Amino acid sequence: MDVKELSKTIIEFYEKLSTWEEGVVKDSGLTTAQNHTIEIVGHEGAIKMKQLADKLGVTTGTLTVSIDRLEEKELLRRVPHKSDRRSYLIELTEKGQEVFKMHHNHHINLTREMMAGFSEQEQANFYGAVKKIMENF
Amino acid sequence: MDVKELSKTIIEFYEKLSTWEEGVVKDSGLTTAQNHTIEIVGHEGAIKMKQLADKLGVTTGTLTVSIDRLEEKELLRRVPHKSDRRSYLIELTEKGQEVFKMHHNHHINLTREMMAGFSEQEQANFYGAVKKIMENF
DNA sequence: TGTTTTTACCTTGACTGTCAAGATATTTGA
DNA sequence: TCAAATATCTTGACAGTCAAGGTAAAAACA
Repeated sequence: MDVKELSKTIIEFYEKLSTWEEGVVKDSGLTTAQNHTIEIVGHEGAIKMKQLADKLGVTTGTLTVSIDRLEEKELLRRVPHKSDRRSYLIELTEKGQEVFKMHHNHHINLTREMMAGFSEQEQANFYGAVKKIMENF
Repeated sequence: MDVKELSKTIIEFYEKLSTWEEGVVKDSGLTTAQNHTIEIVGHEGAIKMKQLADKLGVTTGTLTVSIDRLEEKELLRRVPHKSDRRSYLIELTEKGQEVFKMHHNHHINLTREMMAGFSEQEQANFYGAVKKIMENF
């Protein structure tokens, strides 16, 4: 297998996913940064600011502003931490959960679309390959 | 194959690539937007502003500012279009080519890393699967 | 040909995302 | 107790982005 050709194809795949994601997010009236935040809180459940900032790869200063805006949009809320009065737990509101579920469904549909024409075995092979790749880097 | 599990894995793969890319780009002193611009000009060769803006998915207003900055960094230049005096061709400078090649090599190395432990057949299967997926969406 | 429409690019104003640096409040550890 | 560490917030400075409006040139057309 020609590594250049493979590299090119992986990049194209990445770009295509990226474009798809941007389109879906924009339609929902969010920015990609805001969507990413909702995705993480949706998957992780209630999470501290600091931990969330680390997962997003931004500083806490950046996150403060970002959470302010998402709170204004009523997609998530700050809940005072029970045992640490410096800290908050961030959690999704009802509305936030809706947005999260909606986005999740979009992804499920995309995956189904992608797998059109793949046999069970081919799907399993692809899944296994991606898993293995992720262990490699 | 469970579509939810597969979807989750594809998203993780995407996120991992995204994080990798951000890291590599940041190390080179560019923003992701600037890098993306260089990638496209590198692959396409001399290209008009309008076409470049379309490929990047931004407005020409955004691109004007962006190209201004990349020209200041001496990574690319505006060359007046021969037959259309409203237009410019954007092309990489020597320095821009270097950056482009460097980034390209990073990707080649990443791909090699990813494929560690894959047989020729497995690599070809993975390549074929990704190609097929891209036709599906 | 002369005029209108379209096209390509630039400018500006407003907003988001981002970081670095510094402030405040609280917790931890010596 | 009190200094050090931690969690969050604030602010100032930029980059990226779009929309809207401006200029110049090309294209269409009457």
